Amino acid sequence: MKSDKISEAVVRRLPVYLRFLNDLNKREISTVSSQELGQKLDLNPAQIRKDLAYFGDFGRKGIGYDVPYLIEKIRHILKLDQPINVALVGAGNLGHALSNYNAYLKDTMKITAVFDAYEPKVGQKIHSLTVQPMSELQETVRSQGIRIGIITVPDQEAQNVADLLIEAGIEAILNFAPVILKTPPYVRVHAADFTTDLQSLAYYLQDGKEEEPNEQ
Amino acid sequence: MKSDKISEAVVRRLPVYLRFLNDLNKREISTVSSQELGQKLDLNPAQIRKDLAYFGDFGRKGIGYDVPYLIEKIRHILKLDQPINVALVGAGNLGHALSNYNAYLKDTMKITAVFDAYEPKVGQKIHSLTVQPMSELQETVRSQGIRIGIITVPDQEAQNVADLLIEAGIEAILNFAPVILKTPPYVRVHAADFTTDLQSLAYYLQDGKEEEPNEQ
DNA sequence: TAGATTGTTAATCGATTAACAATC
DNA sequence: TAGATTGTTAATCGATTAACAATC
Repeated sequence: MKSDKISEAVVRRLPVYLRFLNDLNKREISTVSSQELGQKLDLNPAQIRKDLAYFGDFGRKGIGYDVPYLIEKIRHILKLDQPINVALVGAGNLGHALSNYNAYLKDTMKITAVFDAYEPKVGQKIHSLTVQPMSELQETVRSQGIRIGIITVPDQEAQNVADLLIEAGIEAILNFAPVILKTPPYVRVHAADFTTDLQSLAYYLQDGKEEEPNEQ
Repeated sequence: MKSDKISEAVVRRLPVYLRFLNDLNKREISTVSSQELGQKLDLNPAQIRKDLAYFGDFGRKGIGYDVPYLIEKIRHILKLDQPINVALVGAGNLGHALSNYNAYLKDTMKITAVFDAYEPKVGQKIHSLTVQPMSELQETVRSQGIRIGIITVPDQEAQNVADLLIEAGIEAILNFAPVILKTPPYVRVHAADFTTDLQSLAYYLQDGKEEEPNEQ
């Protein structure tokens, strides 16, 4: 068990490993090698071994990795072995979509509160949750021990919401609004901006196809 | 205008530059330096200059970059100066949310068709679009010259949908399903999997807070 | 024992940053 | 001319991959 600084790239691969391992586990496959993992996940086996070795000696030479054991270890590293409450701010279409995944995020991470600034939205039900007004954010975040905030509000409001969340004591933010949030260094922000994704995809389109969509 | 291979990291930053430049433009600010850009976007000015210089000499020494000119250039690089039609497969909550952004993606990129495998969904309206059955995918993609596909179906169906899109001639995929798609090398895939985002965020939470949410 | 596969070191590759001459 | 800022080269930093001894 060593402990250099772990790079973000490594941390971002761990959930991908976990997802696939859970899959194997469901299929009752109990051992997997870095080679197999690499094949399925499109990664270099050496990279996978190295990633895992940052956190401990999880494998067995000549054998591979024990699936349930590795799942347990990665869940621990990612802190998914403890309950983590999440607040969702913005009960629009995207917010609705995300709260759907609550079941899917079975683990121990869970959206436990939804907020919206728009009066008529307040009081509405989203699955088992009731949309709360922004005025209750501070207190709810504290009383529920919420540690992560998801921002799905319009861009102009995103920074304000971020400020509120941070003031309430949130530690990390997943931001779906297409803006760069200014936050103190102790708050981790991940951008989940699909317009950026889509626009960078366009770069990779073949050239030359200068329009010939026959309107049929 | 040089032309090495452009790294993915560079391409992913271009839309971020573009977004901010559009902002400046709206505010009628006509010139910007790499220093200002770097400050606002949390990037190193040298990196910004280098990124842009890959594609040409867009700036002026001692002055900076002309905002409208740089916008035009980046739009061209990203191919956003030509119409790009997009198909959305999966008219669930997430699909709905994304099609909302159609207006926002004002540029020339546009979702022009929505498909769903679930009978009762077919025929429903999403804004100005009508949900079509999967059986029409092939023909619609061809007749509308659709080049990008967005996948918002359940994980088990994602690979099938990808195969269908590719067979229909799509060139790039934005995949919201939490699976690694197997695709031929000429099809570009970007993963937009928010569960992965969220789980990697958990890693950065402070340790030690072993639960004290006072249920109030 | 022979075959397989890890953990890890060293080599490679690539991306970021610093520094500065060119020039507006 | 003096000040500002680019484009670019060189230096640094970091991440990926190859190779292999250790060992199941």
